[in-house]
Amino acid sequence: MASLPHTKASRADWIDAALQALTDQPIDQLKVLVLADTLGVARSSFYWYFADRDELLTALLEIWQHNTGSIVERSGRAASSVAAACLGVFECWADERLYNPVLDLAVRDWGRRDAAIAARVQRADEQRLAALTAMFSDHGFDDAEALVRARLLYHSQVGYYAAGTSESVDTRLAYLPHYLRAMTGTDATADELAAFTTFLSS
Amino acid sequence: MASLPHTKASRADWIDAALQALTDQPIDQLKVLVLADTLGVARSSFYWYFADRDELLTALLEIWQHNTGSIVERSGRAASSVAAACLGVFECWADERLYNPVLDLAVRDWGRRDAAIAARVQRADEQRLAALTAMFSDHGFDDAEALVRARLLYHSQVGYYAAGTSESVDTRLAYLPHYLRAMTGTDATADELAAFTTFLSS
DNA sequence: CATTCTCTATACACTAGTGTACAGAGAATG
DNA sequence: CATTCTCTGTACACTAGTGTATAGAGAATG
Repeated sequence: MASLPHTKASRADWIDAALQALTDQPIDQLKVLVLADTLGVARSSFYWYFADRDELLTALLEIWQHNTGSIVERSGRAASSVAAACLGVFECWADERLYNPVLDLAVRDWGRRDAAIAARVQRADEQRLAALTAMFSDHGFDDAEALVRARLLYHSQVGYYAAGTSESVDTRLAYLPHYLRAMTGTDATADELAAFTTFLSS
Repeated sequence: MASLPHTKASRADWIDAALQALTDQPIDQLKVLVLADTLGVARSSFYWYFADRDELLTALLEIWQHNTGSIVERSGRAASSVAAACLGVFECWADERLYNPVLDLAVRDWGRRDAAIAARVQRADEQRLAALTAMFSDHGFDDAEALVRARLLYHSQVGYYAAGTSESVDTRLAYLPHYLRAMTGTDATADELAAFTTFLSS
């Protein structure tokens, strides 16, 4: 950004503040006014970096695309078992750099009152579910079974965040084998679970 | 309501219009202005029935409570097997009078920008999950296993609607056995599935 | 037919938010 | 040190929405 010393808020600062605000504000309710307050800067400075409010929202939408990319990438990785494959995807839910659940929820929300956004969300959901379905298919599930298990994995994750469940990492780890058993019908090996734990602490 | 012939919009009409509008508008974005337009009535008539916008929202919140009631009631019913028990709960997802998914989503949304609502949503989620967990416990699952399966059932339903999936009844029926198998680890009997189909067409 | 009750319409004051105009302040540069 | 470039602050016009005041219209009732 190469901002001068007297710069109080850079473009990235505005975007960060927006991402932060999404926790309690829906995207299309983001007020330039409020962001300016939290940044301690006059509202008009916003218009130095962005033509208008829409340009900020577009920037957020681009960041949101990463969520889909991560899920698709992880679903496509080779894995020794279906449980290991699922654990690969679960890494997304455990690392904010791979998947930002607050942003995902916010964009989904936004889609409910903007048809253009709804179309993008739907396409993302389809891509994610297709990738997850392929993952289960690769591990020997027939078409309907693979689709249902992909949905169960994906929708339960969406619902988990939508319900605002917040638990410690330890608690989540304790439930993990049970989730895997229900989703895959098999049990993960100790080695597979250990590999996941290692990822978490990296 | 005993409305006179020259009444254009009753209190119930305003509430119905609001419920209808929730499909594309978030609850706290409901505009009296817009509702008046769809009802073909001046905005000020609203204030004959409601003290203010909040009173309408409160009315919606009361209707929303039924959703929790239905889930808790259906989870508590005696059932010959865990699959049958799940099917009893699934009746909620199949009958709008038992469970209104649009309203549920809308209230959940609302909770994301209003702490008081968030608390009510969280309590509802806890009640629903507790009832579902008890259901699985009653059918022999140990504590952790019952909780995880209850979550899987409930969260995947929330996620299913949040993702805006819309399918024909036939398609949903075709996937049903697969969902039951994953959620319960067992298969439903033909009789159990037949009973569910009968409920659908009633 | 005058009155009353229920409901609707017009008009206004008020608020929160957007975007724009324009004047500057601070560092960098000739 | 004058100028230029980057960024900020103040002031304004505009819009969409709420809630209120008040006048009435239509049926029901004495």
